[in-house]
Parts: sequence; C-alpha cells; structure tokens
Amino acid sequence: MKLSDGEWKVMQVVWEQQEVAARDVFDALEEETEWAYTTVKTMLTRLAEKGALAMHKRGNVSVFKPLISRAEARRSDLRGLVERAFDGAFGPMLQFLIEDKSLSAKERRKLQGLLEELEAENKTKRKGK
Amino acid sequence: MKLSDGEWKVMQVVWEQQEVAARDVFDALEEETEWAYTTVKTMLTRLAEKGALAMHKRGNVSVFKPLISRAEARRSDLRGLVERAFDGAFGPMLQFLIEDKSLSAKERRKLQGLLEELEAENKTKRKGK
DNA sequence: CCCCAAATGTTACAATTGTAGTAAGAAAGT
DNA sequence: ACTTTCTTACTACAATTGTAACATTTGGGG
Repeated sequence: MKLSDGEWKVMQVVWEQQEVAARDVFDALEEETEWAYTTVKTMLTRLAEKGALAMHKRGNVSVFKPLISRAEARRSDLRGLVERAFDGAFGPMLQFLIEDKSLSAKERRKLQGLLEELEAENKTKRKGK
Repeated sequence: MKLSDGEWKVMQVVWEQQEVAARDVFDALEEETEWAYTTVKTMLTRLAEKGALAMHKRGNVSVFKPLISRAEARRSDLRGLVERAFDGAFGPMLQFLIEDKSLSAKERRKLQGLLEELEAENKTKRKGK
C-alpha cells in the first residue's frame, strides 16, 4: 500500500482517532494544512477506494476506519525507501544513518541511546545461552 | 530534491558511471526494467530540467552528469519518510526499525552487527573521558 | 413543517509520473 | 553518395496526486 504525502496526513489522524468523519479530519488538520473541507473529503474517499480505509454510513455521515495499521504503512514506506535508495538492503541505510553528517547531534545521541538500550536488552536475553 | 521511483533508477546509474549518455543508462537498466530507449531519454531530460543532472553536448550526443550527490538524494528521501511517517523525528523510526517484526532475522543480525561495531567505536573514542 | 448549515457525491483541472511513438537530423558502413 | 542506424527533440496519453467547486440531499433548530 503506497500512500502519498497528503494521504499520510489524513491517515495519521485516522490512526489517532480510530474512527473519524471528514469533519474530524478537517478539524485535526486545520492547523497543519490549508485544505478545504472538500479536499479532505476527496482524500478520504480515495483512501477508501484504495482499501486503506473502511467507510460506512452512520446516518448521512460517512465514518471511516483504518484497514491498514500504521505499522504496516510504515513498513511498506520504509521498504520502498530502502529499495529505491539503498540497494534494497537495510544495512546500507543504517550505515548511512550512522555515518551521515546530516543527523543532528541530538538525533545521533538518540540513536546512540537506542543502541545502548538494545545492547543491554540483548545481554539480558542472552544471559543463559 | 524529490526523485520518483523511476528517476532513482536512472540516477543510480548516473552515480555509478558519473558521466553517461542515454544509451549507457538504457544498457545499464536493460535487465532491471523493460523501458524503451525513449523512456530513458525522457527521464534524463526531466532530471536535467529538475536540476538533478547537468546536460551538455558532445557532438550530437547528450552527456549527463549528476548535479546532486547520492548522499544528498538519500538524505532528502530519508527526511521525507521520517517527516511523513515518523512524526518528523529519527527516534521513532529507529525504534520502529528495531522493534518491528518485519525485519528478517538476517536484517536484524545486520543491524545488530552494525550497532555492535558502533558501540566498540564509541568506546574507543570515549576512552579518555 | 420549513429552512439552513452541513454532508455527500460528482466533476474538474493542473502537475507529476510512467511510458512511449514519431519526425528529423547526424553518423557510419559500404 | 546512399542507405541504415542512432540520437535527439517534440508530442502524447493515461494514472496518480493536489486541490477544490458545485449541486444535491438531509438532519436539526425553531
């Protein structure tokens, strides 16, 4: 499932709220975007056509629910990136992440911390090996 | 600079060879894709219009050279992903990477290895702290 | 019961992307 | 020089995406 930038924005709201009407999404995105209400409506409809959302009527209002999870969407987007930009393997991407100067010190520290946590965790798990 | 899937394929070849004619790209992608020669030509022209490639004539042949580096392209694609799918921060993405079940055992091991390397490296660097 | 604000469904239109055909000019074999 | 083969420049056309207007329906306030 491939989501466009706009679709991601909508989906983020849907995942937050789990069950939304166009109005909810519109409200949630009002700060972030300049979209007209009908624009939101269009995106929702398209997402439903795509199979990313389930749509059903509650009275005359269309209610949408996610059919794909955020994790799935993240996975496939990540896969896409890795495939097109990093020779299809995570290795090169991680290498890049770690080496690249574009990571801020803070981000680098975060990665650092995460890795340390992981280290610790693994040591524990491996204890009785 | 935003590159589409097809554009990435072309750029990968250009980065490999540093200086290419349409024919070179066509040849390089023959296995991977089914593109017609003219399709390659179109992509190259578009990439030049976009400012991703420099084009100049050698005789009647157009020669293309990268104007953006692979690292830059990777960076911005990665940034894009992080922004649309991971709340704009690397942390969540790395977290996801490490936790997600979709990583194969092999990939996980690779990540593991990379992290261990990094650990070692940092210990060395931090020696006299 | 009537009107209005809100929601819907339909339609639109430009930009980007994927994919390529065609015409015309240049190069190269013979 | 003449024909075949490249290469280019130009044009095309469908799908997707961003962005929305418009017409119609309808639930809710009075």
